[in-house]
Amino acid sequence: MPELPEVESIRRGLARKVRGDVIESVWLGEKPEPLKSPAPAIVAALEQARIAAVRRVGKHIVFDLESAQPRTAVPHGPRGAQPHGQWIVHLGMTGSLVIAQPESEVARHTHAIVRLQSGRELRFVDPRRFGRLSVVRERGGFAPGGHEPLGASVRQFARLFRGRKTPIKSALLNQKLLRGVGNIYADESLYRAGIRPRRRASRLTGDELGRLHRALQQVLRQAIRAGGSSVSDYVNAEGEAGFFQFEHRVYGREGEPCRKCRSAIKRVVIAGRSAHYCPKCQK
DNA sequence: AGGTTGACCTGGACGC
DNA sequence: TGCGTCCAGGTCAACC
Repeated sequence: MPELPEVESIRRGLARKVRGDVIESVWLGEKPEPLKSPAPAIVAALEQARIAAVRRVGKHIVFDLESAQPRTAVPHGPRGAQPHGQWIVHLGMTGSLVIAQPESEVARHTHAIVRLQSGRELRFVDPRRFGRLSVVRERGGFAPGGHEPLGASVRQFARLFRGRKTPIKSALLNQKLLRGVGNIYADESLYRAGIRPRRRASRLTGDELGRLHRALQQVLRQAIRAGGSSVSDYVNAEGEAGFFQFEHRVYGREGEPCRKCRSAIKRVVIAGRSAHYCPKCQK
């Protein structure tokens, strides 16, 4: 479900509510599918840990954990909080993280409940079960490949596509190149850059790559400001919908007129994913 | 090697 | 109302 702007919106809401809080206990559902790490490893990493920070890496939410034990518990350890690892959440297509009061009803498809010292609960709900939970305790922490699209310079961006024969649409979705771009923002950035999704990545001109870099960063920033796109049921950590879906120019608009030239927006399938574009404005 | 396809799940929208 | 079909914001393994 969520792409970079949606995950970022969720992260911001979560950070406000849970940063500094301590995890008292963890409940994990019976079905193991959402777990990428063994359940006991997740419980061990989370329980009694303080949430030092809530970050976003691509489409992942990363909770930086530190030991909540008083320092006397490790008398000879280094000064300051002990690192405790990271809790990584990927929301898949339909996952959500919600803050709830313990007495509130547990929603269907709730796969994990994290009880916090403040009395609140952090619940992971995911009907389609494509989301994943894991923990990382190694030094260096969670470090997937790929560039953050909002952090990449135009030169770094252009280099990613050099020699790639794949359609530019597929390259944008490749998380090993750029992390965080999904189907909506791939289509929307290609429209804004005037580039057809089936163009081979390696064949884009320097000018086109520059336009695409700019368009992608613009559309992601605008979407974050709008709280993301709520296409079906996406809501942020506060349960609020985003409103960037009203700014979509092509995604989900098959057959509707292009806002610039009134041509009918086309939908095609590229590498198994639907792609939307304006046949006149995109070359 | 690198790109493409199908499988993984559930639920909502639509047509008959 | 009810049933069948198709579609979905993501990622893998398996295939060419």
